[in-house]
Amino acid sequence: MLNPVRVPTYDALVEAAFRVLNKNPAASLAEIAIAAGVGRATFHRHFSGREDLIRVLAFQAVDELQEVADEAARGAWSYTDALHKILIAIVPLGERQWFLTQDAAQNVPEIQAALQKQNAEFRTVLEQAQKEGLFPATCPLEWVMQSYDLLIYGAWLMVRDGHATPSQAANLAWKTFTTGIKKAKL
Amino acid sequence: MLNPVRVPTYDALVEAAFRVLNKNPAASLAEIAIAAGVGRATFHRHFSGREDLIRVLAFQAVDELQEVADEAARGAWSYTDALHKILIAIVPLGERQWFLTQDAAQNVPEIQAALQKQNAEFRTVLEQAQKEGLFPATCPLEWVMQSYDLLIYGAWLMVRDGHATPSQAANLAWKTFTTGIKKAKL
DNA sequence: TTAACATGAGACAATTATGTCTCGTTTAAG
DNA sequence: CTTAAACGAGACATAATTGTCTCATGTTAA
Repeated sequence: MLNPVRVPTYDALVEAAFRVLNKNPAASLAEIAIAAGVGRATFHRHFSGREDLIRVLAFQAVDELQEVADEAARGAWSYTDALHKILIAIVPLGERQWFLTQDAAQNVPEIQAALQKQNAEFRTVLEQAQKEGLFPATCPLEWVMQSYDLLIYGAWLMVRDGHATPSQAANLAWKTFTTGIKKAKL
Repeated sequence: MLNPVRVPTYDALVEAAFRVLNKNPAASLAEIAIAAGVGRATFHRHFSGREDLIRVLAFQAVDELQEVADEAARGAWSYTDALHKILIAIVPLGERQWFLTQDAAQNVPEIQAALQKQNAEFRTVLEQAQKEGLFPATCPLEWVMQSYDLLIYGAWLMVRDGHATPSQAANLAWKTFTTGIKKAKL
């Protein structure tokens, strides 16, 4: 990518790319440029091509998520509370988190490594939360991670579709995650 | 599409398409053909092109899901039990269910209509289950549907990645859905 | 064995996506 | 006002995907 000096256009492209690629991962670069309200040539003034774009999106997603999660976990008084605060903080970034689970992002080698690292960290947090009684030791960690991530994505969809505010959606997701749908309410 | 007389090749193409497009929605038709172990020309002997393929996949997904869900609900003694039995039955078809939520399938007009119909049916079942106490009246139906669908997809991923058997994964998903991760175990 | 049929491989053209360039216009800083 | 940088529009060339066709091969049923 080029130097992102011209913020507005560059950011518009990045935002449009997240949005369009989330809706349709097969979207053409022209569609992304149009969605950003810029010309096709301008796209190539910022990104050398699809691969470059994907890399930028992936790195930005990793950074944003890491920062937000770190900040959220800072004030937590337990591992379970950290998971709660992280969930609340990440719901608005559900698009980013989802993008990283897609094939396009997974094929960026450095991203694979970064995700594996974040994954390992998250796993240790989960292990501590398990000792705190958040879930039984017989529940596979993979399932805990899977359902945690998917419920965050679901909460983000609720917000996107106007069915809930970010805080309402996060609350529904956390309640469902911890105590099931029976205790979930707005 | 042509008449699916020659079952093996046709089915191999359909299965490969579900699998490949689930992993990478931007996959080329050539990739799908290769994944099915057939030549590119043979693909075009069964499907006129991408659009045709998507239509066939979508219709098949709708039919399979409808049949499996109907059959599962038949022996249910309550609406809540129906949701439980449907979940168990659909987890192995998670790929199909997921495909229908993607942009490609959503752009098929007849599929939109069929999904809206299934959606309305499902909504009435949920309303009855709510009266049975499965979840509070203040919990948005959209969230119940969203989390139900996503947990099914998550369960399917657990099976796909070898982290659980279909019945284990379905059990984890149902427990998480109803009573939260705290009660989820293998 | 023979005939009908599906297939694989490869050639080919058409279509679509992508990458580059130019030029005239707009914008913002000096 | 002047100038430099970013931009939009559009032309253009290249690359990738897609759709069609032919022919040789293998399979199956009569």
